[in-house]
Amino acid sequence: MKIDPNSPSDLSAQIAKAIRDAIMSGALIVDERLPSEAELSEKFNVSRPTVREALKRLGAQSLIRTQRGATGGAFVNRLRFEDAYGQQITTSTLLLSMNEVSFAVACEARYALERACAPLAAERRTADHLATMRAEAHRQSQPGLTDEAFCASDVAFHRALVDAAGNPVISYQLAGAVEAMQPLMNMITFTARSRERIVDLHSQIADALEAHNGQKVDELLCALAHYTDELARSVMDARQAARQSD
Amino acid sequence: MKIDPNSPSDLSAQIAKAIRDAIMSGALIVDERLPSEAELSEKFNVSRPTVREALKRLGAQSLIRTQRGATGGAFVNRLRFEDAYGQQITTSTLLLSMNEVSFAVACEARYALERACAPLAAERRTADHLATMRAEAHRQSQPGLTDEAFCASDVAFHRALVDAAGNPVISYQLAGAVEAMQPLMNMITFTARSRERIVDLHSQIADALEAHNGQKVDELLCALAHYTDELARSVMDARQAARQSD
DNA sequence: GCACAACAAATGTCATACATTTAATTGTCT
DNA sequence: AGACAATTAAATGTATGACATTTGTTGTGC
Repeated sequence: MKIDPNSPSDLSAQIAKAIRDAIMSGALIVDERLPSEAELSEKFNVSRPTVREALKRLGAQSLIRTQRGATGGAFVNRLRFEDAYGQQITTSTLLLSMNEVSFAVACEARYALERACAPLAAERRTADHLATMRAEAHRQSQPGLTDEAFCASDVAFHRALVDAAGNPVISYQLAGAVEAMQPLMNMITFTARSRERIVDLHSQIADALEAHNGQKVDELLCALAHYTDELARSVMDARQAARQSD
Repeated sequence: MKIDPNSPSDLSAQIAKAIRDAIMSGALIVDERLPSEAELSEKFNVSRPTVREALKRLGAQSLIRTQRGATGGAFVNRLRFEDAYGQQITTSTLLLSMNEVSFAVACEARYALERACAPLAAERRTADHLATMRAEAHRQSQPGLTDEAFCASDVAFHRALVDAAGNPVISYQLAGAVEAMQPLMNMITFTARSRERIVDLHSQIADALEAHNGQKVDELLCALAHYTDELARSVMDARQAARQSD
């Protein structure tokens, strides 16, 4: 855990890297306390603000947590799946909005990944998952629902489907796909879509899951993907037409 | 972009959140320059070190970059897929090592996601992807190869398969699965595995991709998953036996 | 033995100063 | 006028020292 004293700039980044490497290599274990800021500043030969900047970097990645008070300090944080969800969603959202990802590419990725859950979800879905999905589908059929609420319910529905696969690693990996891309897709297609059609597909998906029919779930997800893609195309075409008539 | 002046603690976290929200809402656009640290400290009524801690947090998430000098400052960073890979891999690695994820769960997730690429990869694979995969398969058959080098080549092979799907969003999402889980699996199974068998499966996968046979690729990935799972089981059993004979 | 006050150790915050980097400006020479 | 060097200004990077706040511990009086 050393830093290069010659390179003048970015000391806090170097210190952060040194500690991060120590955590990832297992030299620092979960819940272990790091030396105090004063001790670290002495150890690395830098000032306390510099050490603090490094610690904040690590905190932003949820690698450490800090506690004030007598027995306080910085502790190696047990990274939980729930903690990682948020970062995953933030990152996915920004990647999509900043990299001119076409709707078709995002849609393809999102449904390809969700389809990977279909067989597992069909096998393992519990009554709870089914109840959640049916409740959301029912909510989506209420006439007074705002578009925002519909979107939120849509996300909750797909989240339940992913969770039904009963694999936390998959749930984590798909957090970005579901919670970042689904709102994006709702935002683009909400003017053209038929809620009725979507609710119908959702209900059928719940039926297929209840029947442990993974093949059918896969087909229905494909249909949903195809419908979404179709909607986006029609919206784009309409925009194109409007632009040309200006 | 305001912070709560009453809550005394965690000012830098609040400031980071305020700026992060501004970026995600689009109030700050890519490459836009934030106010200088001095201006921010005045705006938020905090000291410059506090502002700096907030900026380092954002920097750790690649949301901003900083430049020194006359026209320097903090700029909203265009988050690139390559930047996100690293974070994804770090997070996935730590999640697995800190959460007692069973081998079976990790293996299931990893292959479920990779199988999602199979049909797309079979459709779109280029000569380049095939060449990479064949080169890696050939390297894996060399007798003198260390286990580390075999593992790295294994990762490169699967990476090429994922990239062959031609969808950057999928490539990003699977970075964690391939580059964090594959080494983990190699580490556990390397004592028991038959390299020959793995190389054979890899070659067959390349063949199937060349023939645009997505179904076959899927089957081969299943076989690979099954073999990996089997290996892990036998290793675990051996350890169990060794423990009991102590 | 218990309540309560004092203490100590740690992080959180502030103020100020200086170092360094970098681009723009100015100035000078040809 | 134009090219090149020196100066300047603005920004981040770093250091120092102080104080505020939180929180567990310690000790004292009853």
